[in-house]
Amino acid sequence: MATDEAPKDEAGPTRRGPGRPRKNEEGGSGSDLTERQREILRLVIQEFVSTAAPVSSDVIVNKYRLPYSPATVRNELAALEGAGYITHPHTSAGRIPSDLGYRYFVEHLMERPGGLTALEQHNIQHQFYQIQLELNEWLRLAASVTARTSHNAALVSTPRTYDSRLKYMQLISVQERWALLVLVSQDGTIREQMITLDEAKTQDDLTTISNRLNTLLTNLNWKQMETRTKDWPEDMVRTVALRLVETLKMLDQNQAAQIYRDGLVNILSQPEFSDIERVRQVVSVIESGQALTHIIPEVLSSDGNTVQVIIGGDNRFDDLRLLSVVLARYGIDGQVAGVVGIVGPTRMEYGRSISTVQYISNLLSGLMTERRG
Amino acid sequence: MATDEAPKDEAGPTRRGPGRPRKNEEGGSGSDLTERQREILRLVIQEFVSTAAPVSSDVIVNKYRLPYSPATVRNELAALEGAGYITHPHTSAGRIPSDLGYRYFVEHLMERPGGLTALEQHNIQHQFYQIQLELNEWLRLAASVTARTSHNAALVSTPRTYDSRLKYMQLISVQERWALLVLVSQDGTIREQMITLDEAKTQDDLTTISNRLNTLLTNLNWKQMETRTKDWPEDMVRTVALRLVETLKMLDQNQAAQIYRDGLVNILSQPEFSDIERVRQVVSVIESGQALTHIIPEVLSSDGNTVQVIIGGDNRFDDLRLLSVVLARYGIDGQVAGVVGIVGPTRMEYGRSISTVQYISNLLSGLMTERRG
DNA sequence: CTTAGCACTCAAGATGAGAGAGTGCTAAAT
DNA sequence: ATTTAGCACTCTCTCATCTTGAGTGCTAAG
Repeated sequence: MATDEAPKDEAGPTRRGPGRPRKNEEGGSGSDLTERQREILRLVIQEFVSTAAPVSSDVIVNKYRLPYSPATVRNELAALEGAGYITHPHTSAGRIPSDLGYRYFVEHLMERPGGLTALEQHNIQHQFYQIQLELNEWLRLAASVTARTSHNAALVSTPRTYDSRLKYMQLISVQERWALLVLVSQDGTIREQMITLDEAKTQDDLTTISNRLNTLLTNLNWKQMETRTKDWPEDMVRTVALRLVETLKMLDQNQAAQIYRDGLVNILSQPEFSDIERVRQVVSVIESGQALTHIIPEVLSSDGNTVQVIIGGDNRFDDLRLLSVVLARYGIDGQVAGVVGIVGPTRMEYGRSISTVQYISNLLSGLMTERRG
Repeated sequence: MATDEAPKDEAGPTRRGPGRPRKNEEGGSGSDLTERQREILRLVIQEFVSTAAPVSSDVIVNKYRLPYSPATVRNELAALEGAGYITHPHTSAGRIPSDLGYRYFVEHLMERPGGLTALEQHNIQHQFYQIQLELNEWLRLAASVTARTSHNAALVSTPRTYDSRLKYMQLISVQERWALLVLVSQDGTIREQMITLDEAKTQDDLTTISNRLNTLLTNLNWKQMETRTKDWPEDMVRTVALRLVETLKMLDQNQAAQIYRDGLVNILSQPEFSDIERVRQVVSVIESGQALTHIIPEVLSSDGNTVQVIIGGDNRFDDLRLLSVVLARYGIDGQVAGVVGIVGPTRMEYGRSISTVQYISNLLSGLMTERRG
């Protein structure tokens, strides 16, 4: 699905809002822009995204062979600036898009988001079917592929589940008083826990306990398990059951979620990060980012499958002022959900980023569905 | 063990080589330096490490109240430069240590490596006993603690084993034709593998197979398993056994080894990385480092428990020219082994780095021994 | 062997001129 | 009423020049 090579000749064709008036300027974020202004804004962004240099009226006119003179374009640029969509580093510089401008672009101006070519899609799929059917390997690969495809940094979170149920558990004797609890949930997630025992147990003892628990608790989620075990006697069986409850709960709440990251280097080679101070900030956001751990649960609990785009932190995340984040959910509705994301400078190819996270998240969802059957 | 507060007043007391002649200069790496030269070299390094600025003769004399005049020191500096231990960014600058100088320092001049204070040790231990008894959590924590303690980037590799033996395995039905193979080795490592089945099997079928394999193969390593299963009939049982062999082999060869990293930000705040080009290089070395994956197996297969210090790549790793790596092995002799490392600029507090990796690796080794009993 | 004295070198910062890019405005053209 | 040519104006960037100060290296005296 989704071919490439968006037609660049026609104006901004897709998602154009309905009847738009001809008011010329002011109005803040009111989005009433002339058709021509929209076109020019699109070009400014397109040009700036690819060159990283402020865009002048001349460049727009000449490079894109517009039927207006630079002067006309200048007037329009002034209008766009008045409306807050672009800015001016200084008097004699060209224009650069503001966060608001990018937002408008993403919401109204983006041509059909530049999808991945068939070849790219094929190569990516190939890689996924290359490796063993292991969730974590998939996620790691997803991060790496996303980074490479988008030329930005990528992140993939391990999924949370919504209703984990016990499929199988086993206690394994490690030492006289320590046992390893291995838990497999219905969706194939494995968790291990070390348990200290009050009294020494042999492997046979442990197997007996495991068997009993498997018979009693299979296919229950943590809540059911909790009520079921409430009035069990205070013995080893119950202790283990409580650990099971605990662990399933953790899975459902996305505790212990890991984040796979990759491609940090990609965004450091962007020209906006020629300033060390920024680099440091970016690295720290990505390495140990508070912001990201706030955003991910938000995306997970949002509804709809739309890709979310957070531009320059959207005034909510100070650490992200210089960055944009494009996120998609993957998983199986109502059962498991994780996040695939791209982090890069606000000057980013939003179209491509969006199609990339879309493609990868769909791929992951597909793989997971397939695997669970 | 290992207290702190190395006495800084006395000259370089520890590890002093035996009778050393009074030859004054030349001789390349021949290590015959005057006592005074050694002292001065030590001061140059100490000063440079803490200030990051080229060290002048004046500073040395005044700051450390040496009983010589700056001119004398200048002569000695010239000698040290001739011998290759220090250099000159340009004529009118002070001296900076060369990689050779650092090497000499680490090998002969370092005062008792500045150990961690009792408080630090206590805090670190506390953190480890805080968390669940999970190997991977320990390793992640080790990376984070090492980074924070050393103020550099840290890495911790998941351990390879030398003689993994099967403790317990179980097949779990996921779909009609897919099963999850969970393998627990004697040291408590867990691996999961998805297996596709030629024909549909119920969970009961799978359990029967598992039980048989457990009886037949428990406590075998992969080689034994291979010979044992050689002439089994070509059935499902054998297929699974082969996967077991494969997996144990992987464990022994440190395939699928992960590396936990942390603290990248720390080294970016060092003044030597005010140049973007360097930052990029460093980030790419640490994020996807070829060099590191070469070094780690080397350290693992080296003998002795000494901490290894690689300074500026030691002419073997080009990518590491600007960096030094301090590595220690952890694990249990002849059974499991992983690596704890610190990566930072060549201008690094080697003493502290060495004690840190030593301490952390001992701690990990202890935890592992304890856990396995 | 040590050290005072001094010339010499070089980086780093300040200053200023010149060029070029690009705007914003005004007034004419359509 | 919109478009556009023309032009003054602003600001950054680059380059060259100058100055300053740090720190050396050498020489000759202690």
